Amino acid sequence: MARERVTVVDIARAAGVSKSTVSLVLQGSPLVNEVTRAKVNAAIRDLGYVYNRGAANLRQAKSKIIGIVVNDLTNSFFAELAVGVDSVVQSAGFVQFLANTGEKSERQREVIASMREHGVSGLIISPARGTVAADLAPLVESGIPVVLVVRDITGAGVSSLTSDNQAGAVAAVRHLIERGHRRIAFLGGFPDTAVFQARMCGYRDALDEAGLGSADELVIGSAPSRAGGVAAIEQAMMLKERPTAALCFNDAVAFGVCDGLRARRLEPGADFAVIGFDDVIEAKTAVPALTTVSVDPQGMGERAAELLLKQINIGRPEPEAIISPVRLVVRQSCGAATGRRVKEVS
Amino acid sequence: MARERVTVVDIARAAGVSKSTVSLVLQGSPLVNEVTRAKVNAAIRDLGYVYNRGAANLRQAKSKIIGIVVNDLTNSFFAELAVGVDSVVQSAGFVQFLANTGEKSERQREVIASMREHGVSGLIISPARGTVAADLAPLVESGIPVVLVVRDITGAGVSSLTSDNQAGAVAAVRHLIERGHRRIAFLGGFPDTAVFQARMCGYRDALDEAGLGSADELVIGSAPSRAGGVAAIEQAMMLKERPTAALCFNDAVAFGVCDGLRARRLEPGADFAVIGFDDVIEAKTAVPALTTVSVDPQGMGERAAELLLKQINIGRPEPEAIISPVRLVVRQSCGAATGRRVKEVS
DNA sequence: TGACGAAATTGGAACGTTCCAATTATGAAG
DNA sequence: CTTCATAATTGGAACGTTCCAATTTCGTCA
Repeated sequence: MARERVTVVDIARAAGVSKSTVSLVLQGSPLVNEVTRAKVNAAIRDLGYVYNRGAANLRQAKSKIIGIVVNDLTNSFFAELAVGVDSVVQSAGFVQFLANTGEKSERQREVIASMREHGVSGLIISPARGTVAADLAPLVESGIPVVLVVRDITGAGVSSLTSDNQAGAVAAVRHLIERGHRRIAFLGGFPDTAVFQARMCGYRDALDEAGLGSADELVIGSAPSRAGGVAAIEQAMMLKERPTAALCFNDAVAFGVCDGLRARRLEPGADFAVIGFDDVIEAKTAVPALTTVSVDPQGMGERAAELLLKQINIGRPEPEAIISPVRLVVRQSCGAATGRRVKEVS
Repeated sequence: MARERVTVVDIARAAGVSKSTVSLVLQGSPLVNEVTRAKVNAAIRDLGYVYNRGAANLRQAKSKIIGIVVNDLTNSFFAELAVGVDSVVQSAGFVQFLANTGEKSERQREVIASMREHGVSGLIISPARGTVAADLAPLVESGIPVVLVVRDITGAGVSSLTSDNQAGAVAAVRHLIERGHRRIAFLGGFPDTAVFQARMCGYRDALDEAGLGSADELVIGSAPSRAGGVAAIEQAMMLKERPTAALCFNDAVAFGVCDGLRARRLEPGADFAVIGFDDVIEAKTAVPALTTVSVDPQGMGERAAELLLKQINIGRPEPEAIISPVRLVVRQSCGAATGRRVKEVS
């Protein structure tokens, strides 16, 4: 069944033209006569020709492949980010190489190398934990457009697209304070990441602004996962003076916090206010619906892809650092009455 | 900064050998002398050479790329499936092209075509809803190894890897019956899919086996999502004779059912038994932990990848249809006491 | 020293496309 | 019927690798 590959010269022979003409038809050139074009297209259909993009790339040295590497695909935030990227990249006629590093920088090195070997014309990277500028140096020196997303890396010298973590946290904590909370915890996340630091800064700022000092014991790190959220809230509830509300590192942690609360017969929203971060798809449909700082992962993927495509098209632009605005979406889990409110933040 | 591409002949010149020798080094041939190899490797490092896999593919006509197309990447079941595939494919020295169809068969057609143009040497497909054998015909005729995963398509003539949906449903419903439930619903999923039919058959079989006829009103379809679960349980609770337990189409539906139950002040596990299907990562950590039929998405991805690699290596094997066993993981949401039990099913 | 087999190296053709410069066909104007 | 411009078409080189067959180098043994 595996018959010989059919190539442009087969088509050319079948259509009674030269391979150059076939090539012209393939790339939709206006130079070719309508009737010739029709003949060629017929031959293409009849022989079941499939275009060999590899050969074309070899000649043109530009590939229509973009790579995206994420640090944790099982986290739905990143899955959504990837589909956002995919949607714009596809409609620009590119195709997406996706790799998952699982937070391992060794794997990250491998997949980036592999993508370069395949001649990707641009790369969107959500770096694994602990990635430093030097890791990316060979890549950026090669002149391939790169955009960092979610996590920025100082000194990398490439474009980045992050969300306004600090402003988001400020808005969330202000909202909790307005609702009368005085003892507010910050739960979950790895403290050695820039995203954690930014969100925690916002948390501290809002507290300071209201004249509520922040107690260190109320900042409790953990894995940024559902299980981590359960652990963090348990630790928080062991405190002598318990908090009555929490801003969580992300939605996964927030769900875990809700779980942990229920395990202690406390109802999130009614007995304890919880706010998440990210606004993943399930946030809206959970019970109680999660109040959260929306960063719109899919939209972020789209914007990152647009940024990358822009860089691919014009030659070698200034790297830009875009900070994407963020908004607080008030739902039930923070004890809000009923009506849904949305606050634009930055 | 975007300097000239460095090629094997540059390396050859720098190392004082021929391009053929460089090529030999590149593919780790034992034919080349140790000291020559060292010289070449040094030159490769010095010049910052990056291998051009496209050019190599052109010559060898086999590509080290495998494609995976899934119907809904935002569903964590498929995200996990993809990371399972990725892990084995990577360690076999392949790289993964991932595309998301969002259940749209038009998009599916496009991405499959694009993958063929890039010369993938095999394809793992979780087909979009409504895909029929004819859609896949040109692909399978071309002789590219294909394995269908999750959803089989009758008459496609390619290998498939599905889970034993029917046996899983039987085990789940038997368990509910053992625990004294008599009115058991089947909630969620699109009735026009084979997976739905298989799971519902199992549900009916177990009911019949116990002499409990199944009432049609207790089978309630919906979107296979969290929101769909909320809708389905609402409908179920409108019935004159309410069910006391439900087998859900998948875990997402099950979570939605739990949400809907709580919205009516019923505690899943205590007041109503719910069992899911798939065993996604969050099932274990949810509160209450979800009793579910585990299909191990990541493991399934791994097995699919192994199956595909096997087909790529040997030339043209018989298509096999593998039905992957499934097991009931008893946690809290079905009202089980405390101890965790696992039942092997098939 | 010469011969010989093994080990190492090499030049050139090939893979399927695109691009360039060159050629041929077409038609309008003189 | 020439001449020219324009529209279509074309052959061949090039892209960066691998593979084959051929060649060179080397060590060993007679």
